[in-house]
Amino acid sequence: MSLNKVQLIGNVGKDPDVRYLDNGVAVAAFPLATTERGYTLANGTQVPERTEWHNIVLWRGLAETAEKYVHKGDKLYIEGKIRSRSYDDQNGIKRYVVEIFGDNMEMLTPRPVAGGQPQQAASQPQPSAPVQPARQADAAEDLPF
Amino acid sequence: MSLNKVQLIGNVGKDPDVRYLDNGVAVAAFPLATTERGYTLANGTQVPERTEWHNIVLWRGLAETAEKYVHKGDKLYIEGKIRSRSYDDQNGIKRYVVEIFGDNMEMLTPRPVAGGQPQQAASQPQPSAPVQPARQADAAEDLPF
Amino acid sequence: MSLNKVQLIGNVGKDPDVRYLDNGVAVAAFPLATTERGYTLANGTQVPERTEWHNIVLWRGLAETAEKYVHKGDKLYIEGKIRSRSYDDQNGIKRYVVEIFGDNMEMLTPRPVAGGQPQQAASQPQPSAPVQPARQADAAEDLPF
Amino acid sequence: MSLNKVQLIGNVGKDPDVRYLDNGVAVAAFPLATTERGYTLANGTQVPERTEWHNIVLWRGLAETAEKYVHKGDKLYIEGKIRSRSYDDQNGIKRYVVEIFGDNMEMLTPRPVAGGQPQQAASQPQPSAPVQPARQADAAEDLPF
DNA sequence: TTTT
DNA sequence: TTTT
Repeated sequence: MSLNKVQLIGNVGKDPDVRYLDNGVAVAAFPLATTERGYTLANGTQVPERTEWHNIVLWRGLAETAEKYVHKGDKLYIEGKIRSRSYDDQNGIKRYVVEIFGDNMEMLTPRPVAGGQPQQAASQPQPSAPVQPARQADAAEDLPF
Repeated sequence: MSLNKVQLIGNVGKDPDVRYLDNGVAVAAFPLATTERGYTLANGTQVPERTEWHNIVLWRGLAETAEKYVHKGDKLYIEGKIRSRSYDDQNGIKRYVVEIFGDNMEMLTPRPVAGGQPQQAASQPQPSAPVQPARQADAAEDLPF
Repeated sequence: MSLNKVQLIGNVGKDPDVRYLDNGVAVAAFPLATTERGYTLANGTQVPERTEWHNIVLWRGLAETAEKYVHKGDKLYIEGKIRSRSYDDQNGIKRYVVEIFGDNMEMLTPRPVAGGQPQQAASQPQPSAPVQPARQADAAEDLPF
Repeated sequence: MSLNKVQLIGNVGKDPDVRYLDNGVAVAAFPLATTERGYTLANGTQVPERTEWHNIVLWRGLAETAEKYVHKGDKLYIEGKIRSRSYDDQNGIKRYVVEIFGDNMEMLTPRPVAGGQPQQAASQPQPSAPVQPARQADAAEDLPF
């Protein structure tokens, strides 16, 4: 009965910070910037360009993919959900942070072809483990209708 | 490097047609209507309301949930992807159809409480198998940052 | 080159707080709850249900529609963007807040028919001003292809 | 009470076909390809890569932007709605086509800097008319809360 | 008919 | 802290 979905296309502000939990689960965090173009109102007021920074958090396979292939400056598509959490900062003050827990990622920065001359339509990394979580085998079946 | 995503909120046109493949996989199909409000153009032209019918196809657990809980007239949120396919009709003419393969569904029609008086925030069916595909256990972990 | 999009289906936590700027522009604010079902991990760990509260902000016509038709408990679809801002609280401490600036809203709570008996496909309020921002007149034209 | 939304990231199959209606309104049409990676099922079955072709239709300012800046091979983000229509083909047979009427577009192919040496983070065209439809002036205002 |  |  509920939907909490975020979709971002933006630029990575820093190389991902990737950590491994005791159980071996990878978690990656990095900032992603989305920028709205500035524009001029009917009354002549200039509304300047505005950048929003999003705290991206990825888990497991996506975190490992980010560790290998995502770098500062890259353009990414991230799909996920909004998650708030609080923590006590070093002064013992309760802080709130809003994060985007990503469950789908597409890398939009073309990569140069390894060993070849760079070209416009460069090949992307093809991780052996799929970037996306488990899919349904729907393409493998004929429809019974 | 690609995204193919559809999100619909609309009304179910017919009870789902659910079939089981030889390997036991369930597939459900039903039409879903989305309606745009009509409006009036600046020049006075009336643009009438318009209904679009979408061919929804669900697989596996979602198909089984639809078989149990989805009925004609229900309001649904469906998220999925666009899929085209062709088939030969009974006259041997090649036909094309566009379908929405759903991978997330939320039921938006309130259900009356079984055995109680209906109330505004009515309970939804709570299938023992989750409506959504596998999730990451991200809620179970503390962040290492 | 950027996308900042949020889509929520959830329940309104309080009646909207609607204010009018000096220039007559309406602004509405209210909390919206989205709830994830709890689930059980493969290792038996129970991940409890979890509710996320979103600070919704609407402007102009949408704010006026909210003032008239949105109430605590209602189910809404909200589409918009993530917006962070900081302010100084009453103790002079800088606080950060993340808001969802909505630019599309659909009301998902069926309304009883005025003066009639409630029915499944109940009518929604039909504000004279459209709920959505300006649309293109694309439905009024025949395609030249 | 309805939502009909499509979001695509894909590659343009042909230069846009742009026409002008008698009233001066521009309409652009072009195919966009989205490709799903192939994968291997648990039982060893290979599900091959699969490409879906979408018929994109843009109106007015977006059509004019496409005419100027969109070319075969470009990667685009397109947001819009699904629209079906029928027409009689040259043999008088009724044909159905499903189109995506786009209302938001982001160009994801980096452009070489005019007059400079190409670089990874190349500048995008900056049309004088904004790519997006009218926006609310929400960034220009302080919140009254 | 695109792209990786 | 990114990018155009």
